[in-house]
Amino acid sequence: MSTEKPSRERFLDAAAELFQHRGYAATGLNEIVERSEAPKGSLYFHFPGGKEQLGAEALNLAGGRLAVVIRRILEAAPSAQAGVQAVIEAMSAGLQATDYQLGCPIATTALETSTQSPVIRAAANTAFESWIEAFRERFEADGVDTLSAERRASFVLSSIEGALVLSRAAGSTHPLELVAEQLSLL
Amino acid sequence: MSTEKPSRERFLDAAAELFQHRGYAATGLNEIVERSEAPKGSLYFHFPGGKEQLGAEALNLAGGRLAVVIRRILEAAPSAQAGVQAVIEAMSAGLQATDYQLGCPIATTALETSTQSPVIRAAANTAFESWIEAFRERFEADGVDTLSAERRASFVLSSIEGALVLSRAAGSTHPLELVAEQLSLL
Amino acid sequence: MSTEKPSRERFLDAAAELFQHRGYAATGLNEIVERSEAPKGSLYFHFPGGKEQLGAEALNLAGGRLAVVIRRILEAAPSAQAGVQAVIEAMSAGLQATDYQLGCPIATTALETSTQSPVIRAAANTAFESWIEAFRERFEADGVDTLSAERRASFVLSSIEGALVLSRAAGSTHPLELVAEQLSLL
Amino acid sequence: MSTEKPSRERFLDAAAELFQHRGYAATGLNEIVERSEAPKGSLYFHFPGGKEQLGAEALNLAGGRLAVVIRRILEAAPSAQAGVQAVIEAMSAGLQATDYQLGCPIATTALETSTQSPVIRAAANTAFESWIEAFRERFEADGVDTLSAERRASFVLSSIEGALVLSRAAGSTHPLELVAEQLSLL
DNA sequence: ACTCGCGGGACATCCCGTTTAT
DNA sequence: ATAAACGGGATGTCCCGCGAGT
Repeated sequence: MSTEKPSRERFLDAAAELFQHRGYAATGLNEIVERSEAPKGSLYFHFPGGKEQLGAEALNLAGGRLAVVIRRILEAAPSAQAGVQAVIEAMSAGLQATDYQLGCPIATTALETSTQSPVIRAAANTAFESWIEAFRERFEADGVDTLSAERRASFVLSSIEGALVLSRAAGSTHPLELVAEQLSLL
Repeated sequence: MSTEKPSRERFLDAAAELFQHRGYAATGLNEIVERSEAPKGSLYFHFPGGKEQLGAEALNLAGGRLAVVIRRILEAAPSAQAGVQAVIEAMSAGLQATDYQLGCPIATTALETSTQSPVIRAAANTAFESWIEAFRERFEADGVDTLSAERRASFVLSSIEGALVLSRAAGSTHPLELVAEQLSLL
Repeated sequence: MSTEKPSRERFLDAAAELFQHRGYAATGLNEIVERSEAPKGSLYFHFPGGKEQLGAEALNLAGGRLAVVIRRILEAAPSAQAGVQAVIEAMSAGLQATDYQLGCPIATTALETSTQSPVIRAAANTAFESWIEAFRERFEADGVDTLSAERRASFVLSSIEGALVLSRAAGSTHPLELVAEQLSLL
Repeated sequence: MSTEKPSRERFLDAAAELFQHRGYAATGLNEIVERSEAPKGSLYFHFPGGKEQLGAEALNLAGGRLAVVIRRILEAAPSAQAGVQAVIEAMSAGLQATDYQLGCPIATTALETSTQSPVIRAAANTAFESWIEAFRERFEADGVDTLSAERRASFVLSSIEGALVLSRAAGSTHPLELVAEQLSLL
């Protein structure tokens, strides 16, 4: 009939957003249903695996989205170095714009569930790997050999992820800026 | 007068352990009471602030404990460089020994609550700062000037924290090892 | 006009079985659909009356089947007395063969719904009456006058039904055996 | 403070009543809480075993109450025979007074749960045995030897239980009356 | 310092029945 | 006749926090 988004996507959108905001355990299915404005009865039709499936798919969604953003920024940059700086600046801007509420879209859920749900843990890992891959390809495009590129990419992501944790706790983008600065010295 | 640990500490020990394992929201007060083997009725006597106070104090406790460990490792090392490597190795060993269940004792709770509880967020920040301070002092002891030492310390902690996130998701210490490797190139 | 698809019967078979096992309220329509291996969408085509209609028809089905069995046993017996004993033995064997899970195919549903659904109550009553009728006819065939035969038949069924209740609760066929013994004294 | 019944008893009273009326599965815990007029939050304090524990204890309660009633009637009767007749008449009166809604206080729940909950099954069995015991003692008091008394008692209860099932389905006390009549012929 | 019980709301899950479109 | 999706309410369970009574 209409051009409205189908319920399944609405659920996932809402879930991804809320899991990023509040984390996995603290987000109620009711909240997700309300925010999605989709019919409650359809939740378990689309996600028979319940909250766990919703969590895993929400992580896939958020992971894919950020991968696209990272790729776009890296490709637009004149060098891998500059690209990394631009990515960090983008994350930093995102943090500030949301009052230090939104950092990594999946880290909270990943940490909460890594011990409890192999399914979600795997989804988180896939997302992290896709981001590393994006950095790796950009390093390679700059002439770095594959092995070094992979190592450097993982290191870059690690330091960014950690800085996001510290920045949220500090209520300041300072840790993120320091990471940008130190990474530029390599 | 007996040699038993007082209830208050038992609560905090149990809380620190469970918050690290399962996260803040997923941990019930009842679970904490059970594990603590302390009398249920006295929880709100010792912690009138409820779960939030318990969370903040548990983070203080865990933060202080890890600060001591980090300091000890750094002081025993021949150089700041070697000390950083030793700290990472210790974290890596801890991860493996617990089947990738226990990473940073406070990161999960910090991320979950940073948007919801200023009290806990502040406790988390204090812990992070104390660890940075430990690194900073070691760098200074090696002759690095105060400003550079502070920056480098923050960067080191960021990359370790991030690698712990990635390592738990990956079920592998590889990200942590890469951080150790890359940090040694500085 | 064509040969009816097996779907309808499959639903009824599954329903009869599950209602006997778990009872009416505890059995979900989804379970019935799953076990029937019939297309989910056609349940309400065949049974527009919903669960209630399904319950009533399942009772009719189960009631008719047991009536046939009882008749066959009674006819094969040399006397009404012997027939009653044989029927009880058959029920007893059924109980034991299923670990005291399957007693009367309709009693549970009958009790659960007698206050709530006149439709199902009527179906249950019809089934009980058909079994009484089977006993009555056998008594008459042995020369008992119609009125006495009816009374005796009802009494026989009552004591069997009650013994099935007690036997399931006891996890033993003892109550059933005692009924057989006492009935043989008449 | 007040002379009000404590919550625990209120829960059990409500549960016993509702399980008899509607059965186990069809009775919601919410209904029980509402009818009990006890605080909802205390339910799992008093019954940590949840619905199953509530079911088992409700059966114990109802079983004990009916045992007392049966004993009283049997003791007041001039003979065991007369006592049995009086018990049946009392049950019959109870059925009619409640529009054939209330038969045996535990049979429905017993049948529903015998396959699913050993705990409740055991409680039901205990109740049945206590009623048999009441009959047995009365038969013995009339001079019947222990073994015969036990057999007869079980038989009497079986036929009454079965007649209650049939009577509820029929919406008539006729089956019960026939049982009374036939039992008097022994 | 501790216990028992209150208080009511939220949790994830699954329910039965219906609608739309084939 | 069947499928996909809707619709919203009920399920049993457990939550966190607070009294009153030692």
